[in-house]
Amino acid sequence: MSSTSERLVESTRELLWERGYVGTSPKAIQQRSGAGQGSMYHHFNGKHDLALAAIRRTAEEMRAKAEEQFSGPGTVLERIGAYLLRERDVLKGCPVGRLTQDPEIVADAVLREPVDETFAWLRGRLTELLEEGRTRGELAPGLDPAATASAMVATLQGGYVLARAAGSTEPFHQAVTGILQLLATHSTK
Amino acid sequence: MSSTSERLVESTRELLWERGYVGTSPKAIQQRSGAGQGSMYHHFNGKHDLALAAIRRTAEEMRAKAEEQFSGPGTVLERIGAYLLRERDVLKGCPVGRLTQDPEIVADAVLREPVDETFAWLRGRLTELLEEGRTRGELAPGLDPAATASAMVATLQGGYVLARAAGSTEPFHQAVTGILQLLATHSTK
DNA sequence: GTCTATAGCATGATAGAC
DNA sequence: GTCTATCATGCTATAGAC
Repeated sequence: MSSTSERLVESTRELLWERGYVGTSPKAIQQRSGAGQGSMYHHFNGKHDLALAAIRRTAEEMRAKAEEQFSGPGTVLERIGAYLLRERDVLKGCPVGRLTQDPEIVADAVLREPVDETFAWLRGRLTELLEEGRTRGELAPGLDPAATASAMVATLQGGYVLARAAGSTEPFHQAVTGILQLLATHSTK
Repeated sequence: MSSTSERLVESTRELLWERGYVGTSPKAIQQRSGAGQGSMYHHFNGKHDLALAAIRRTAEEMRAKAEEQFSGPGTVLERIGAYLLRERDVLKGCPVGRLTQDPEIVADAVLREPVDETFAWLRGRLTELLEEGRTRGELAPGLDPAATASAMVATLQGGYVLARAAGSTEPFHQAVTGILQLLATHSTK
């Protein structure tokens, strides 16, 4: 199952992660995938079309990976901790969050849609988990689920920014540790 | 005081903010600044040189703006609140954090240095403030200053990401509210 | 499906006149 | 200091042969 079309999408996914939409050329995609010019334009209408397929797949994959931790075993706090502390390629950054810095993606409703949807889902899912924690008596009632959920997703995304600025994973881990410590304060266990 | 050199740097700052290093061409800089090709290459050695001047100025400006709130009046919590809630052009994102998504900036030690320095300073300065809060008895001793400081800077940076993904400032404000509420838990006042 | 050829324009920079 | 001319290369896509 390593069709040309498949290799084109995978190469585009890698390049979007590494260089963004503006920084990725059709030529680079062709070279990385081993597909020729004619081949690429046979399977896809162009850079935009290919990027859309790549972004949709990356977004879907990210949601699936997160749901693994969210629906795993343990208390709400343990599941959130498992998600935040999951192994990540920190210096590469988030393949979805990265796209929000691309002017041509943000300006294009079609390309932005899967990015928007992913973070909306992520914030919503974490809000649900925090509400579940409160209902179960694991978390203090004073906690604001929606605001806390957004702060956690933002901490992850910003942690990548700090790590890439420093050329080190250290600030990422500090940030994640920080938000988890603050959250732990609200644990009733 | 609107010399050609000055206008070139200012135009580069704007374009780096809007489109990043990879997405900014010398031609675009010339057009925005109103300077000709020869003029640009007379004042600067090229795109790299111009970008360095622009990034250094943006970084300096960002530190100065933050220090306004940090050294302002009020308790530590109030000053941190003033910083986090300061008016910002949320949908434009952070002009410094944005650069961490640029492959050619992260790969270039010279261009990355001012970005690195800015966030190192910001995290350090917030760590100091939180330590001061503990010393003064304004904040609970259980708080981890370094981790909390990193989480706060990350929340801001990630807040921009979420806002740009959503095309709305709402997630940014949720995230900032969330981290402030968590921090307020540790207030002893 | 894949190939090569070609197009029109942009990139990033240099050269040398004024 | 600023201008125009020029350069080799790259971008994104289309055309049409195989």
